[in-house]
Amino acid sequence: MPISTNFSTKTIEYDNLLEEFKQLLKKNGLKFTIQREVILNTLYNSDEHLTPESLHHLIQDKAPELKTGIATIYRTLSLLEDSNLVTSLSFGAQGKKYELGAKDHHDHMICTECGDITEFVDDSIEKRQHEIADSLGFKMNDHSMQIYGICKNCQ
Amino acid sequence: MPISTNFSTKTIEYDNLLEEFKQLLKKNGLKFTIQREVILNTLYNSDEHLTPESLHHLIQDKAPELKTGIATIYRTLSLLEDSNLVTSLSFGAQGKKYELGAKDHHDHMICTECGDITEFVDDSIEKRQHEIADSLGFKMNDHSMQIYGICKNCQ
DNA sequence: GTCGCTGCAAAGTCTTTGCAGAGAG
DNA sequence: CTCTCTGCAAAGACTTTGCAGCGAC
Repeated sequence: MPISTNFSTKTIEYDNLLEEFKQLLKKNGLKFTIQREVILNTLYNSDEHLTPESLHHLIQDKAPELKTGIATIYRTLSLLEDSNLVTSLSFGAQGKKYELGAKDHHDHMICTECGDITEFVDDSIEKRQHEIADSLGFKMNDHSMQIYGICKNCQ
Repeated sequence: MPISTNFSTKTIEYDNLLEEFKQLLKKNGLKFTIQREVILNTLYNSDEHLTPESLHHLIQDKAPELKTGIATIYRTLSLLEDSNLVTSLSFGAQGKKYELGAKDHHDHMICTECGDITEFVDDSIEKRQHEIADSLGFKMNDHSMQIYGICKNCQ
């Protein structure tokens, strides 16, 4: 049986995401800037899990005239993470990788050779996690699961 | 990072662990030093997941005469991790936490309020993970799973 | 004795912060 | 206009590395 296709496959439209971001900024008395929009947009258009540095590079290529500083990337990622618009992953190596949290929930299969990350979802595991949290008296908010191995290409 | 081969609850004796460590050192032409033994021992006797810094503190209390440097802690943890004797966890915050890998395999339930970590194992999830890796063409070596929530005490 | 280990301090990474000018509302 | 943002550079936090003496074998 193939990996579960899971719940409904609702892909969030960029416009909705952007609107949500703007609302969030307004609600907190923060300002909507071009840099912030570019960062959100770049995250949205990337299938990769990005490090702050790789995001920075992408943005420098995409909008060199902005000369977006790495500090702004970090500040915006923190902001987005606090707002649950993006999620960070931290693996063995140093540094975190970020991805849009608005995407459908999924877990990660990581190749320890090439560092490639494949996403997947499995309903039975999702369900079981809730049962486990309940039985330990935890109020579960989130989870993350990574499987490490060697991908097809690297074997 | 190999995954545990069994689910039986055999707690490894310190003597065996130490022996294994010595063998490993010998096999690689490395030397068995007091610092290395203290580090292994401290990890063994701790129920906590330790950061390099907290390990260092514990060791300074336990064996102040050694004046073990933080660099040695780092070097030894890397050595132990490469040898699969300890496992590292890296969560959202910066820095890694280490635990003896020789303990039975388990996953982690993390309280986002107090930072407390509870361990658990669930066979059905373990089994499912292997199936998923197979179906994605991955040669699975290890995995880690964390459930985030609010623990009983903090609710 | 030899060669790896150790502590120390210096050097690296990656991330955060202070500041003065720029810009959103 | 006001007050937040931004880029830059400096400062921090956490790790790693170079080195000379020490110690396991």
